[in-house]
This record gives sequence, structure tokens and C-alpha cells, in this order.
Amino acid sequence: MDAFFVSVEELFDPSLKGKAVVVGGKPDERGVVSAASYEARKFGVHSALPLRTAYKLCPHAIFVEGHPERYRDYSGRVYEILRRFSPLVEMASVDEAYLDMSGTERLHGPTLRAAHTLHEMMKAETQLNCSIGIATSRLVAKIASDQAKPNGILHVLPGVESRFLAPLEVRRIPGVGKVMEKNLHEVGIRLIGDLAILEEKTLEARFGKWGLALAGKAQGLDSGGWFDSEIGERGDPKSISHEHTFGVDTKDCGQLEATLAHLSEKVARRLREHHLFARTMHLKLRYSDFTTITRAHTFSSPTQLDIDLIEHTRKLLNDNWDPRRTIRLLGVNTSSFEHDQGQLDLMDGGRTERWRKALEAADALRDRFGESAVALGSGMRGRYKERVQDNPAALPGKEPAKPKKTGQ
DNA sequence: TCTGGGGTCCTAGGACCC
DNA sequence: TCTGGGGTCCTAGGACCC
Repeated sequence: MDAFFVSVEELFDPSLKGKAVVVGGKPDERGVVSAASYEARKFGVHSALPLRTAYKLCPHAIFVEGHPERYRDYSGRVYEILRRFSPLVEMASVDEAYLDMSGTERLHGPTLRAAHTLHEMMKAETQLNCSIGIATSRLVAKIASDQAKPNGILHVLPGVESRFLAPLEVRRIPGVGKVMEKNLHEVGIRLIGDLAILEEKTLEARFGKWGLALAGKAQGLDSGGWFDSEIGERGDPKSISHEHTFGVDTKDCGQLEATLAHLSEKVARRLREHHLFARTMHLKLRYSDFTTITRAHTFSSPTQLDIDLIEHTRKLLNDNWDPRRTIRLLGVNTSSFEHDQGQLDLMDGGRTERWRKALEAADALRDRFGESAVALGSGMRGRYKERVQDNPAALPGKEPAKPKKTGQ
């Protein structure tokens, strides 16, 4: 999708159309640009740019807050349209998808014709522009769709993949970022064509496994890394996390612990939504000077409970935080998922089951009354530990639910 | 420039096991 | 006395993507 977030915002506020628009937050806030309109891009504004910098480059731009729910909604509509063209659709992100068009000619005609139909249907039904790349590999199709932007279609015919890629900068290969680009430049490789004439062995010797994958990519193949799989629905997520950057750096213990509790609750809730149990969790901690550490804990039996995350996240913080330094960001991550708890802990005594029921009720309340309807006391204050540890079952049921403060 | 938030994948070292 | 080889799991960090 072209300038997806901006385009969706324009649907909700047509007065934004044709103007310099920056999605991501207020111009004096901490944060980066999520998306910029083509008008704003003329001034050098692009995604990932700090908002304050964007403001300096383009002070007359309209800065709007992002609306993830809107993007998810429109992403779903896009998916429904794509599904009419192939049963094999993979959403690579909220605004990007791959279709396997093999064997669809009888139904939709030649692929280029199908692409035109899709392009028009997308516009008619969502009022959004997209760009389409057609090729024999995911890699080339993606690069082709980048080349086709804005609002275009590009078909790279079978057999001309290398010729299409050769004149492009190596940076255009997905997976080649700032660092890899610099490494390649240092050995005189600037274009994909330069890469293509190198021996596989040379690249492997210099860049290891990645070098080998790169050699294939230079030929237009889906070798190694992200592309090396069939197009199809994504399976379970590999990790679930939430993090928060403070508006102002802090070393206030209460604020830190309340934030961790809140992040833990959000993560745990999503684990339950996905019916997943996490075996490991990580605390992420970023100091004011941007140095970042992560510290892990592995559970003896995997969990999806708020309290388990809160308890260990807090322990990891206390064990690893240097209290002389102020903190910029905290994050809670979970991974190594399993579909059940495995062996039930003999010492559990029904604790897990009671919590599961309580949290299920809390989730239902959040569904009805919004995210802030229910929270553990720890999300608001720093004093929960004693009561929870002494009598875990008592808390959610017997404590009256208090309205949760918004923000931090 | 003063650097979000949600992810994926890879590397490398150490503990531990047979 | 001067220390193999293979495997798995765990931890920490980093590049990269949208």
C-alpha cells in the first residue's frame, strides 16, 4: 500500500489530502515518523526520522497521531480483496502482502491483467492506492513493487531478473541495511550487478551465511533469510512484547514498577488471546544515554499469567538496574511459546486455575469497557507484592476494581 | 538528527549432557 | 596432566524490516 498510514488518515480527514502530513505524533514529542505524505517527503521527511527533526525540515506539515486500530481494520479489508485473487496470500506486515498467483490464469487471466483488475478493485473498494510487483520470486516482486511506487504496476518477465536488478543499489535488497551496505561499499560493491559477478565462495568467506544468501539474491532468488519459504498464512507469533519510552527519563521506583506491571498485563493478555504460554521472558532496559540491556528469565513451566510476568520482570529490574542512572525505556518480551503449560506444577495448588478464571473475567471486562477498565493494583501503585504472594486468589475477585489512571 | 514500537532472524559463548 | 566431539538449552546483543 502506498503511504498507507497517511492515506488512511486522509479517509478520516479529507482536508489532509494533498498536504504535507506526518503520522507519528506531535512535533515536539519523543518519537519518530511512522509515515509521511509524498508532499512531506519532498522536504526530506521520511519514516523513522525523529519527529523533532521532521518539524525542523518541514514546519508547516500537519502532524497527526497514529491510529493502529484503523490501520488494522483497513489491512483486513485489503486482505479480503487479495483473497479473491489467490488462496495463497501472506500478509508480510500491516500494509504489504505476497500472493502466489500460480495456476490462477484460468480464473483471472494473465498475471498482468489480474494485477490491473486488483489495482482498480483496491481503489474502488478502499479508496487506497497500492503498487504491485510481479515476478518469479518474492524478492524480485518486492523490489519491483518498490520501483512501481507510487500507484504503479511493474512486471519483471521471467528470465530478465538479473538484468532488472543489476543497475540498482545493493541497499535495495531487503535485509541489506546501513551496516551491510557500508561493509559492501568498503569492498567496492555498490550495485546489485557488482554483487552478481562475485563468486559465491568469496561472499561466503567474507560475510558467512549471509554472504551466501546475498549471492543468491543478486541473481533474483529467494535464497536464505526471510523469503526462503512458501507463500501462505503466518503461523503463531515467535514473540510478543510491549515497551514504553518515558516522556521524560526517570529513576522513580514507583513509576518504573507501575510501568512494568502495565506492560506485563498487556503482554499476558495477548498471550491469552493467542492461547500461548511463554517459556522465557526478557526485560529490556534503556538508560538515558541509550545504552540498552536485556535480561532473561526462563520459567520452569510456561505461563500466560500477569503475575508471573510482573513478579519476574520486577526481580530482573531490581537485580540489574543501576539506580544511579536514569531510565529512558522499559520493555517486556516473551518468547519460546508452547500451546499448553506442560507438566502442571504439583505445588501450584490450583493457583494457576484461579488466576486463569480471574483474568478471563478481566479480559471480558476490557472487551466491554475498554483497555483501562481493569488493572492489577500494581499497575497503579508500587505496593502489591505482600498481598498477592500471601493470597493470590484473593486479589482480583475480592479487591474492588479501581479505575486505572491513563498515561503512566 | 537525538533517536518509537512491534516484530524476525542470526551469532556467539557458556553450561550441561552423553 | 593438559584436556574430544556432538548436541541442546539458555542468555545477550545486534542487524534489519515496516
